[in-house]
Amino acid sequence: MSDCSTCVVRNRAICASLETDELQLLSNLGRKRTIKRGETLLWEGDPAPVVANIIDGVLKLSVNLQDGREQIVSVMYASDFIGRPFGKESPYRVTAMTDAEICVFSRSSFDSFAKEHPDLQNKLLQRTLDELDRAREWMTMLGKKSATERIATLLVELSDRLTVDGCSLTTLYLDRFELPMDRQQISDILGLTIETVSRQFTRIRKAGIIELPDRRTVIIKDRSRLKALAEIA
Amino acid sequence: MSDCSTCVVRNRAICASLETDELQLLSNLGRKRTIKRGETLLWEGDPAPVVANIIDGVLKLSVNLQDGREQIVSVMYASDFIGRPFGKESPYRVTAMTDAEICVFSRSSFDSFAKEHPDLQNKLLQRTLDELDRAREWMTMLGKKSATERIATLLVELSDRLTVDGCSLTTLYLDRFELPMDRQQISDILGLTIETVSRQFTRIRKAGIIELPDRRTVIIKDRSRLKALAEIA
DNA sequence: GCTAAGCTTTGATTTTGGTCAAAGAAAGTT
DNA sequence: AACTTTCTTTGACCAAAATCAAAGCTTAGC
Repeated sequence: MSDCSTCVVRNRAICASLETDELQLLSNLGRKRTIKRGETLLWEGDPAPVVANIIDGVLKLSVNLQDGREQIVSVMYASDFIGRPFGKESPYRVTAMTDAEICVFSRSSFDSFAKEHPDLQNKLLQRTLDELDRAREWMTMLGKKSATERIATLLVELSDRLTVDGCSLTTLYLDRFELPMDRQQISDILGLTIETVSRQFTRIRKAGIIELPDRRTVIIKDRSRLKALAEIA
Repeated sequence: MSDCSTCVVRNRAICASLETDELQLLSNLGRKRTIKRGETLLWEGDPAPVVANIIDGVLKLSVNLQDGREQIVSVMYASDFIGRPFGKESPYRVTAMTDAEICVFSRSSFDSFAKEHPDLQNKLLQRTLDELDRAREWMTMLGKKSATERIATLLVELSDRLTVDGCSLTTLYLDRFELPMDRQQISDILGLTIETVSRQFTRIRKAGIIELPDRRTVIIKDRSRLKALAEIA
């Protein structure tokens, strides 16, 4: 259905582990779909009927608490893999933060395909290990960093991971980019309140480290100082 | 070298995915060793020469900052798997919190064994996914919970995961157990200071929810209230 | 048993970030 | 364009946890 040969993330997604003919088989199982900003792909507690590759856009994984608050536990970008293969339901809600394009597989067909392709499974394992490293880095941020340090850390990460149309393979850092999330979502990522986020943005802006031409746009004026702010102590 | 047939974690560790004859092969690659409380098995940035199963005891994974502070990003118990198969160096320091017994494999020999045993790799993937879920639960704690909630959460987790001699397969909750870590380490797990940890212990004790006969022993007097405290809002 | 060293607890004070409230700015609607 | 709604910023005040400081307990060594 989908045509993997023209896929912009073909060489970065887990599909990169497959040979052309295997890719053809997987391709028959998947289908492209678009998903609008704010739309939820998977609900926590769902039997998690699908897994997916992100082709373009930004999605969040969140834990949603009784009282309506949420903690965002991961932000996923182009070429990232979404969902919980083998087993349980999804413990998180998966929601698009921007309009996005994804390549979806039913869990069952993906699982059986993966079982027969150890290379794919190996790739999946390595990705999961990388994701675990990222989660633990984030834990360190939440456990030890101040509000300013958290904002700076997020901006550095975004300028690294937000690629132009999901096309960049190089380690290009963007000095100007659109925030894929609003202030509330930033606070839910960083474990802060929206007011604190706003105040810290103002602080870093007044210090001449960034510019904020409008609510969604960030221009990094002094990357080294921003990176220094993001570091601990 | 090691004799897997008598191993107390044989049915819970990743080895559970192997048939008897395969286990024999793996067994030839591994060797048991003991490790003293405080001893470090792997340093961050190491080429990570080993992976291991925990047979008995408790180990921590930590990120250590320039100024000597540390964030503990995971606490590992009997039957857990330690190390980073396939690829990079260990991003964390791995240190024993109690005297421990582990079953060690050289990374290279484990990697090639795993490559030829998809079942083992599948088990490894599922464990890593579980570990990721745990890390994200911890993130939610660090991002959203108050000091009291964090302490209560840790105590509930410990009473669940600290099994007697690594032997219990049942979902037994311990009402009396030894803390495998000191107050400083608790604060490094929970993202608090040692003083705050101490004050919260006192608070929960005075509320009659726990008893602390000595610095290392915890007796849970009212589990349901402790669990309620651990829940968010 | 006495002393020293290292944890742990408690107290006083300060700081950071949260809460409450209101004003300002964009974006969407009629 | 005027109006509503939503998002963001700013200000005043408050609370939770951090910091600074000192006193109590354990444990270990002599």
